Amino acid sequence: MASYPFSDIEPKWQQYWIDHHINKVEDDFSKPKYYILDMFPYPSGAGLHIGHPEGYTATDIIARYKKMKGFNVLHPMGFDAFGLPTERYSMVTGIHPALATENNINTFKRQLNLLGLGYDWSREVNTTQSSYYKWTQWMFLKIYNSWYDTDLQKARPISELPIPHHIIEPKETEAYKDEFRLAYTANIPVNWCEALGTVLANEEVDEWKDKGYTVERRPMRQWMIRITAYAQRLLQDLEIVEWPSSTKEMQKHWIGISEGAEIQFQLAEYQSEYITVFTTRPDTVFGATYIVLAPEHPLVQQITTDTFLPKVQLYIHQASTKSDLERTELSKDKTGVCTGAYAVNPATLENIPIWIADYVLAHYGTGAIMAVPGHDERDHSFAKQNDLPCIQVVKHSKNELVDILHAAFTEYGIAYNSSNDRTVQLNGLHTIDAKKKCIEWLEQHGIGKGKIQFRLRDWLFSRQRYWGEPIPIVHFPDGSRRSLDLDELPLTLPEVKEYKPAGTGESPLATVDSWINWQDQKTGKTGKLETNTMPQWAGSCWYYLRYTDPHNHDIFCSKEKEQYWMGGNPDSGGVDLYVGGSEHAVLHLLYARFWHKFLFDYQLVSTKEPFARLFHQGLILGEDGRKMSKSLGNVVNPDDIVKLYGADSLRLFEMFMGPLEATKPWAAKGVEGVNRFLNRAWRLIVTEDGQLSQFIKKNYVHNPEHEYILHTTIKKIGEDIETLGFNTAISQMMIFVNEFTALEYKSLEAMNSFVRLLAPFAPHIAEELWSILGNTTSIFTHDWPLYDESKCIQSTVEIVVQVNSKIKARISVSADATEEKLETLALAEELVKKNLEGLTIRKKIIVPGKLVNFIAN
RNA sequence: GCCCGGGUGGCGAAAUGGCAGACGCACAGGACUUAAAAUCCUGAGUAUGGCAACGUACGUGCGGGUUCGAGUCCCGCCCCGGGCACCA
Repeated sequence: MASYPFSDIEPKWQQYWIDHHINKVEDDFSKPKYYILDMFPYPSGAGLHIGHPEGYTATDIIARYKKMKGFNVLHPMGFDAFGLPTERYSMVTGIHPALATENNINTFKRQLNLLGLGYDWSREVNTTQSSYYKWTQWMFLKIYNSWYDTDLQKARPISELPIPHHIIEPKETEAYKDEFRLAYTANIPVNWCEALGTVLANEEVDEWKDKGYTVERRPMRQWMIRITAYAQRLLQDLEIVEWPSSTKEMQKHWIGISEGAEIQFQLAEYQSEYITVFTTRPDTVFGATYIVLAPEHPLVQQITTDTFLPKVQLYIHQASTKSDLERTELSKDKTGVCTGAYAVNPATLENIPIWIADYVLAHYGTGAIMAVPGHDERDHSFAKQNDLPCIQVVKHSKNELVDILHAAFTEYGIAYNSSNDRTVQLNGLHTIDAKKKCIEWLEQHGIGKGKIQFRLRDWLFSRQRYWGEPIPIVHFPDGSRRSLDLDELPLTLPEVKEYKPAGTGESPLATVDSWINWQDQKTGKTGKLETNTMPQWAGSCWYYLRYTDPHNHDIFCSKEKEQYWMGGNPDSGGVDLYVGGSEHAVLHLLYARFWHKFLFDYQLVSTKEPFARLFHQGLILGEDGRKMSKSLGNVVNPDDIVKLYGADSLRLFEMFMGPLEATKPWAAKGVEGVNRFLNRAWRLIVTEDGQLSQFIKKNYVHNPEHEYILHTTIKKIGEDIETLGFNTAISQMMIFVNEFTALEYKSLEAMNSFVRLLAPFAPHIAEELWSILGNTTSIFTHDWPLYDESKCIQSTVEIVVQVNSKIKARISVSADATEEKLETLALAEELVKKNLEGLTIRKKIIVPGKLVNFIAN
């Protein structure tokens, strides 16, 4: 028996959908909306892999289902096309990245269409098109031209920044503003390779090191975005989104709030200078026996005494050549050197030595710590290695013995050894109260303050690359600069012949004189354009907004369309469902949330959060249970599967493999299984010669048992789609087909219902069956079938009879049987009688519709 | 080390505290066929008793607990996957 003709059906209906604009999305504000979104792909040269259709099919099913339920559904697709792989390809081949990107996108679109995914391509977004990145640039400049008002907890125009009265000079005013801008430049260590004359991305570092190149961390001027200003809100608003708890946890940890205090330690030699440290345990200040600065700390050079200078300088150099990983890998052996300088412990008033060590991170807190070896594990091991004093200042709260010379005691307890008549008395206080009292004392004496510290760092926003959005800022010889206005955007990339970096640490753009030399129309001055470009993250921070109004020339999207599609409610709105891999759990999702909140501050979007509900599809492994990779030879190509079994089978199998969120191995035989199911569904309706089966009768009445199957199938599939339980939905369809295949006659109505249930999953075969059943318009223009709740209840049910909780019999009774009736019937069973012989029934548990349990002894 | 997931037949997996293993793959037997493929029907957790109908014991990583009843809830442990990792 031949398979159903999928290779004829699939292209036919794909063409029909185009011709009849079935996937066209209208901005019909009268209908309820549903916005469902896939994380848009990076169009790599390799084309679609088997993992892509997993998430895309899931969203396609929901989109088609919601449409049949009467929603106006937005389910768009586009391409995140700026990025390093394309640029590297261009370096090797000389093919322009724009051309390579176009080719790759065409391949992707061809493959996506092959799968029957119902995207409205008229809304396609491509981050590399100037009509798109015009707005990425505009938004960046809006960030640049803003400051964060901590009182109002929102971004405001930089022009509204209060300038202190003593600042009068325009230059000083600008410098002051620059300190507050949400996008700013700073000298930040980057991965610099001298031999290559370029900055490397983190993922490139190992590759070049393996080839024998030296990569060092060197500070260079970089663009930063002050995402840390939003830390509190990014943390708080996780409460209002329906996301996987693991993803929320990861974001919480990434933002990393910790409460403590900043404390100033005066230098023993220079009374006017002090070192500020951050600590979460201000209550242990009496135990601070030395200070440690990060090697990069700005005071190091100044305070180091002549005797110690050579050693210190050597250490700083060594630390700079270590990667972050190398620094942490050596965590067991903490290295560090003494500076020869001393600071005054503000509580004990004793002089304590100042060291530098790379176990203290320059970028966290103040880059300096007070070391309390008695009550911090890291300080303890460092003190041990360097023979630094260790004293106990916290006792166990239940007076258990604590040996701080053996190991640090990090738990909360009672302050001890922590009073000084000339400073502060903490003795006897519980850690929580001691912290409070210590902070009060610090604040009263102006030597410190309570502080909430976040782990989150500002966002390194510049890249020294060609294939990214240019940063539209002009630098003038007098040191001033100007951001371009909307009417000067987009600032497009110039044509270049070479994609190699300039060799100076600047991007290839620096070599294009005609581009960087800017004759400024608005000021009449000449200047140079910024040569840094934006990171790939930039374009993906707001693409979901562009889909709502993709061709708008005047604004990135109109207010009306944004409000309609995003829902308009600040606390609950956003994309209704966002589906993508968990590899983006932190960075992309955090950057996009930040970007969205910034736009929210200017009322450019109506919701606090961009994505109301989030779901991560799982990874598909190779048949051998390992990650698919070319080198392992276990890669499955979707095109091959479509050729062999059709797109509907591929879609169905990817959904049937297991729960959407699970990591699961590919199984070639499994595709055959679902293909068999589709053939059975086909034969349920169609004869050998392609005609409607004569066993399908209009108005044919099924017995209650089959009515029950039909209606529970409708019910279950609807519920399963809502919860993304596609594997069990497909099981239910299989049960339906198995049961109805066994029947001689089938009602036309039942078949019409079933085919509509199948349609979101396997749209091509469903359209064909729908038309064979005599329908003349696309199945997707029809409503989702309704079920009759009364028919989802079985008239007779099987009841389990237990004696002492062990199953002894099964009885078939009418569903509404009373407890008395159940008991009588249960007791009548032979095996039940036998097992109860000689025993007294102590207790009866009767659960109608489920079981009868006799407890006897 | 810390924070999340997860552990159920030969395999992918199902199961509001109430019949463990639905559905599918693979397998075995049968029908159709000259034959094979395809298709259709039947069977099957493991062990065990019985010619058989059927029965018995055990069974959801391991050990305990709650409950008439636990894959599901609680406590402790082991293993696998993911994330973070000197964040003071």
